[in-house]
Amino acid sequence: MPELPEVETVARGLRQAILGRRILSVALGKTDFIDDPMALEQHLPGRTVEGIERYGKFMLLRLSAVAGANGNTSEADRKQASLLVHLGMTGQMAASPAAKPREKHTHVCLLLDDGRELRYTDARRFGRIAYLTEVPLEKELTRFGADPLEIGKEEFLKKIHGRHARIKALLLDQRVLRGVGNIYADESLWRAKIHPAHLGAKLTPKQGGTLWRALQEILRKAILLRGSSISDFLDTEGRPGEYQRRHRAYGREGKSCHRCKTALRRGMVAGRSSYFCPNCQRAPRGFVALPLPPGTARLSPRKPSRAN
DNA sequence: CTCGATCCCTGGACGC
DNA sequence: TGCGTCCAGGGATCGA
Repeated sequence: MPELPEVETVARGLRQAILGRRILSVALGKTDFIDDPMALEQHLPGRTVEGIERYGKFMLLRLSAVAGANGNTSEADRKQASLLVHLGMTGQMAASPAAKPREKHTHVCLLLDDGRELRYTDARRFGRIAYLTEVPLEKELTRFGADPLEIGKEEFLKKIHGRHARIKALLLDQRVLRGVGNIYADESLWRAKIHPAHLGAKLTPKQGGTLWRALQEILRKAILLRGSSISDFLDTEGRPGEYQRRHRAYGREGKSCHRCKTALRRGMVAGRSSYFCPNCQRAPRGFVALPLPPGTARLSPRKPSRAN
């Protein structure tokens, strides 16, 4: 599930792979996740990929004006534009030789001027692709909060202080911070010893500062390790990330806390599965964790019994 | 403002 | 082996 580190990984890979390439043609599969599919077909051919940026969990492919645009070209094609890409849950993007068979669920293919195709595959189609000119793009981007890697400590504190929402809901809210998802929210909270259901307003400045630092350290380390691969994330070279090996909370229900050995628990916060240590991360009053499923942690491990 | 519910979608896990 | 069912989850949206 691509969050900030995974998207950053893909953006870097794409920068190496397709910067400066010109788009020759567009082929589309299913288009229900594309804002305006016809806009892609009409306005992408002839443009060069001039830059690739990450914006939260989005990638931004900066495109030149249409090459050879002249008096016969439409006004729109004589201006720069961008392709906004969100990988959703299962989106992948990579360049492949055009002759190579397309993976299942490949829904966008941009033929490039070097004989390769930039391909977008997305089994669940929770992603999003939009062709946007300058003004609509600006409008789109203003909806999002600060980049968690760029935000200063004081600004971070200000954003969560005075909020009555749960801290995890705030971390996940893209209008507060752009790029944090379920994995890195849980990992940061575990590192900072803060329960996900804690109210933002009730964090002490010290806790807030610890969380700010934990979040940045974890995101930076995750980028270095090319993100987390839980089920299907692959970078532009088809390689999984490595950060899942460093997970201390996410997906570790029933497993032993790396700090205190207590069995980690799961609960629902902000409508998402949330993993935490019930000992290190003190729950607010009234919070109920989900019961441990059978067969997870037990104090005295048993061997699985074959027969009766 | 904040919350939960609902929908989108498919693959994987699980039960029989 | 092969069904059916449930679930995950980012984000939009809507009602409480």
